Amino acid sequence: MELDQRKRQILYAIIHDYIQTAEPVGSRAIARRHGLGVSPATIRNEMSDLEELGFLEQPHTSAGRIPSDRAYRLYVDALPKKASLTAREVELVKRMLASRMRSSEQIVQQLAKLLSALTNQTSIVLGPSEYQARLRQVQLVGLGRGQALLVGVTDGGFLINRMVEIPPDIDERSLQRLQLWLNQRLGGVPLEQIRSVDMRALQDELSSGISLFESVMDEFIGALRSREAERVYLGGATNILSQPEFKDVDKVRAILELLEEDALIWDVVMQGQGNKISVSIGSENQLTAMQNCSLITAEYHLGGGLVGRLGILGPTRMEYDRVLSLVQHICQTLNEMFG
Amino acid sequence: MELDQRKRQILYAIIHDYIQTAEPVGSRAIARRHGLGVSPATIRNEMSDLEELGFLEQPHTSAGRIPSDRAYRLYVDALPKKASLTAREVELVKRMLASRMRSSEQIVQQLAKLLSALTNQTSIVLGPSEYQARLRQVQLVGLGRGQALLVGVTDGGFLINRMVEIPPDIDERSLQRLQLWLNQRLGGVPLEQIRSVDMRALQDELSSGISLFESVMDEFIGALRSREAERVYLGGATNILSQPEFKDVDKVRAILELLEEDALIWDVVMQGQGNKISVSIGSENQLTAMQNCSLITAEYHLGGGLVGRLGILGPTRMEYDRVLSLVQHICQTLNEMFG
DNA sequence: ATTAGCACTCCTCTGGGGAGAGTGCTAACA
DNA sequence: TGTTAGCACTCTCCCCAGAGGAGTGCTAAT
Repeated sequence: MELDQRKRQILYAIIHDYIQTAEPVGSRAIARRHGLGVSPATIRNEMSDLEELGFLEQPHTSAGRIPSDRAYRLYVDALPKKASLTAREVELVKRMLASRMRSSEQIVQQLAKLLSALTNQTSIVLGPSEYQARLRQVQLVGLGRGQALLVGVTDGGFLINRMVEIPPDIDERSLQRLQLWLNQRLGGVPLEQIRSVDMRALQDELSSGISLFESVMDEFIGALRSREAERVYLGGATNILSQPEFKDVDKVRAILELLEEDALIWDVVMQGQGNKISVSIGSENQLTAMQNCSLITAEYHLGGGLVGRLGILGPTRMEYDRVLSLVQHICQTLNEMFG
Repeated sequence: MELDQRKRQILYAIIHDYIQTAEPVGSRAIARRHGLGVSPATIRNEMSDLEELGFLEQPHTSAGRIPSDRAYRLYVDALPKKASLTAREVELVKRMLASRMRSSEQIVQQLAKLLSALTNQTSIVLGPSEYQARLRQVQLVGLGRGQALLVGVTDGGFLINRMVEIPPDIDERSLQRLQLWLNQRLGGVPLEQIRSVDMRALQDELSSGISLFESVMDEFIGALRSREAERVYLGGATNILSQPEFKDVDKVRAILELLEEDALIWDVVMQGQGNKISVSIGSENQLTAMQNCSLITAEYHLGGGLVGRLGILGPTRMEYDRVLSLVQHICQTLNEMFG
């Protein structure tokens, strides 16, 4: 089912106007604002067709039309691939990302702020996962009362920390020996591989403290496996309140409650996969709370094997061209900085 | 200006009813629900007096009365000091705090959840400050490109991490020497004192790499001084949306935008000082966005010198007795667990 | 000092009517 | 055959008036 040139023009005009005004768009308005050289009556006929094709919807008989999710999908898929940003935006991205960062956590926080500030939407940044990173150094700090803090640093400068239980009567020297040994054996090993390291072989190497070793290793591997270290960072969650479609408190609540569920958010953002920017429009989203929203996600790289995903959440009526350009540009800039 | 017995009873009755219903309370309702043995007319007279004294307000002529901030203040100051909790609540606190925690960060997150779940309000937990904690171990990890990660662990198991700049041409051994030396010299020293450690004397001890030492130490002390590590954790921010006084999106936005300003929140919560629970009611708050809210804050201790503050933010119409009891009980429980 | 009674005020809810926006249809036109 | 002008129709939104209700303040009686 292809749309002819004019239908497409009209559809785009409606999408464009609706994105700006959040009001149903009438035939007169289209004829006036976008000089297509045809009368409102003609546009009405076309609109009627477009509605039948499922690209437009009518809130009620005597209102204008609003684009359907399907229309947005058509529009997004047809967007030009190359970014269209103002010089000011490019400048802003450059400046904010160039400011000296202290740790990858801060980069990620900054990223969330940048994204929400530039898009006026809610941004979601998933802390980078370290699976592709190499372990650089391990530190084991006894804290007394049978507890120790296990801290790993990846070559990207990312921290993994985890409280582990150890026998309460272990002495400082054994801990140090274990730490030294862990460093020798695991330093430089990609985290992903640590999981599959042959435990038995390692145990044999270590002459004493087998049980200690076991428990610590289990904990450590658990830390690598678990998502606990993988944080969800939000930026500008209140931006959503400015959108006219969320002037009803109940709708706001549904979304904000969702945003508090880190695990859910993680899953949703992770659904978009791979290197390409992923766009999920309205009813394409699984979660009912997000059926009025669109989610744009993309992969970002911080160098040293640190990979994460970031996303923009907003109403389906979103400035897709701007947001997509921005996301693409930011990811690219990050790549250049850390590549 | 003292209130006689009956005025006080009536005032408390109004506060009680208003907290429950969020509707202005009329004289009839008081006479019916709280058998004070007097007629609505008498209560009306007393209410009129109470209004003149500034304890009640009238939204409009023919509505009931609502308590003023001053009334809440009177009420809160007169609350019994000892906690009144249901067995279920005590049980819940116990269970949630008893579950094995992995790090102080997780404790704090859990704490925020617990507070918001039990109070149905928004909870704020400031990550514990380490000033009173002792430094246990320091780790310096070179990352190449002139950067290194400096990680400190306190005896309470809290992490301080900071990216520091180092000369790009420094070799691994010098770093290790510096790390070893930092550990010997600073291990066991309270963080607070590290700031005032005599730099000059230390520099003399270290035979080489003076400039390296200087820059690293500066950074490290900067990390201790700065608030960057001191995080604000929120729990149940959406609870505020359920309150009838926030059914207007604009009011919600004012509060939620405030809650996104970590630095502001930090300051506000920190204003309550010392060991006693602090209550700040309505107009007693400095920030205009909080003039319809009350903030209850208290100090908590995680042992090992880790001290932080936690708070509950809700409408002035808050169940002060329950919330205060809860906060008090939770702080006490934490003390017992980590003391 | 307390209370019953009553007039009065003010909010809120409801329904009707007019204005406005936009459509769909029909008939005329190029 | 596609396009357009005209027009009746529909539906929402807003305003307004009036009824209903809740609660007060005052007065006079107890």
